Amino acid sequence: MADETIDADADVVAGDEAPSARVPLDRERIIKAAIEHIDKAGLATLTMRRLGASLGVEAMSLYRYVPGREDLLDAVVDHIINEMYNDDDVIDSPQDGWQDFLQRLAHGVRRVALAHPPAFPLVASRPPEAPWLRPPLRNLHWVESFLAGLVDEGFSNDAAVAAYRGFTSFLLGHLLLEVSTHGADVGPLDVIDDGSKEPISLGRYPHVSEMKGALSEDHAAAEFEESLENLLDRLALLKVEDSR
Amino acid sequence: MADETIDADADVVAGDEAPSARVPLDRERIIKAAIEHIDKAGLATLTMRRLGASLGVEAMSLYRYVPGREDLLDAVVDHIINEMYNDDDVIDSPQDGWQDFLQRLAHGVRRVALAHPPAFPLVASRPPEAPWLRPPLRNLHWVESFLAGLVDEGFSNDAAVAAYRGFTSFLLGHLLLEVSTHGADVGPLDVIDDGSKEPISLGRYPHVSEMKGALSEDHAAAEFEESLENLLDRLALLKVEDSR
DNA sequence: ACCTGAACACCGTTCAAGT
DNA sequence: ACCTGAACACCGTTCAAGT
Repeated sequence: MADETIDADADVVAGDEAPSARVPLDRERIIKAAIEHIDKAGLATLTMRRLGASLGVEAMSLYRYVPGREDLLDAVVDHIINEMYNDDDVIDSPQDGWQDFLQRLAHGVRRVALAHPPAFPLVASRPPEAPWLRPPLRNLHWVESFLAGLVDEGFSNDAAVAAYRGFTSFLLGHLLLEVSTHGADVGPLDVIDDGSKEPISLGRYPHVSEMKGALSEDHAAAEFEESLENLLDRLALLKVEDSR
Repeated sequence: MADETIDADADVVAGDEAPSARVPLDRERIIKAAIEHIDKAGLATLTMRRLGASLGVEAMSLYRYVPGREDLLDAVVDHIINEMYNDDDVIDSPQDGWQDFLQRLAHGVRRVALAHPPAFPLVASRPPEAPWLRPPLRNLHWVESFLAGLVDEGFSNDAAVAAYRGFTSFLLGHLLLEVSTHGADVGPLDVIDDGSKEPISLGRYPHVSEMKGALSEDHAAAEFEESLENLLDRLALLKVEDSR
């Protein structure tokens, strides 16, 4: 019954992969390969031809599974956001109050962003398909969870909507800046830094020059916590104000 | 003495432009044409060849004035931010306190963003050249003004730096979302909406469905004001805390 | 001094054809 | 059923050549 008999065709090449019929390729594998490429080499170098090559296939084959490059990028965004489904710290509805619920969601999005610094700007800036899909929470499942969770916890509809707006713009601002500091975008090409871009002269900018050190320090994590706390305080106000 | 004598060469074409030697092209004109194109037709359709054509010239001519497409986009970002120099409501140093100063600066950036919805994502997401040039305030002049202004008004260096961080991430989150709602990016191509993208079914998302109306309302201006007020309050705290 | 023609090494995408 | 070769209409960029 074992179908794993020794290959009859005696190709002696060591490490020879499957006989010749490769695993047939599928949408998921393509999207994953695209994300991997973006994270490693940047969006600018992601071409259909290179992506095909990385999967052992000609570019044309990809079109069986993906309508085109732009749609592939949309799929990438979707896939990245959906990684939160596998994050056990992110929950679907409040268990210890709405503040804990939103804390978990915010940190979940942050973890996803930090897992893919060069890909996150895509999540942040592809034009949203609808006004209720604000970046970076571009997924109906999570928007529904968000609104349902808050309403469950006593927010009026209007307060929940206002909270959603505040929450997304907080996340977008913080995470895009954090990720771009971590060297996102990887620029036009894998540029080897030959030092040709001489460090900008700060002569005429004494304050920048003096605070250069402080400005270069990375306090992203602490700032995120602090701003998130502040946001939650604001949302708490919003909740009681609206039900007044 | 009048050099404006009637053309000797009797080209009779009505509205004939200059004899044949056009205004010789320059960097500024190229950058302006690029911004115009992006605002009208989106970044995706901006090619060196089309840009050349819009200036009555072959693509190759552009390379006399601009090192390449990527550098052109950097120049576009710079030019857009510099439009604030011509905004009389934006001032270089505080006159009625730091809060008024920052209010003016924030509104100045917002006006620039709203003047170029499809170009603003560029300002927001091109990778910064240095940690002290955080989007969307990507210009040493304004960063220097910001820091100098706050220090002048009694902020410690550290408080000024923290304020700068908060200010930029506030602007980035709000403006990117506001602008993307205004239909930024214009997508891959001037897509004629043939309605082929059927409106996403909201069946499984009852809360989204119910709040769809509220979620589609545009309160960007009011939210901006409110969040800005809140930010300024936070910065005021930061100021006294740090000097304690 | 300023612009261009021709060329190079790429792109995304289509489609008839191969296995 | 799945993949590819060849082709089309583009790209960005270089460089020798034109005026």
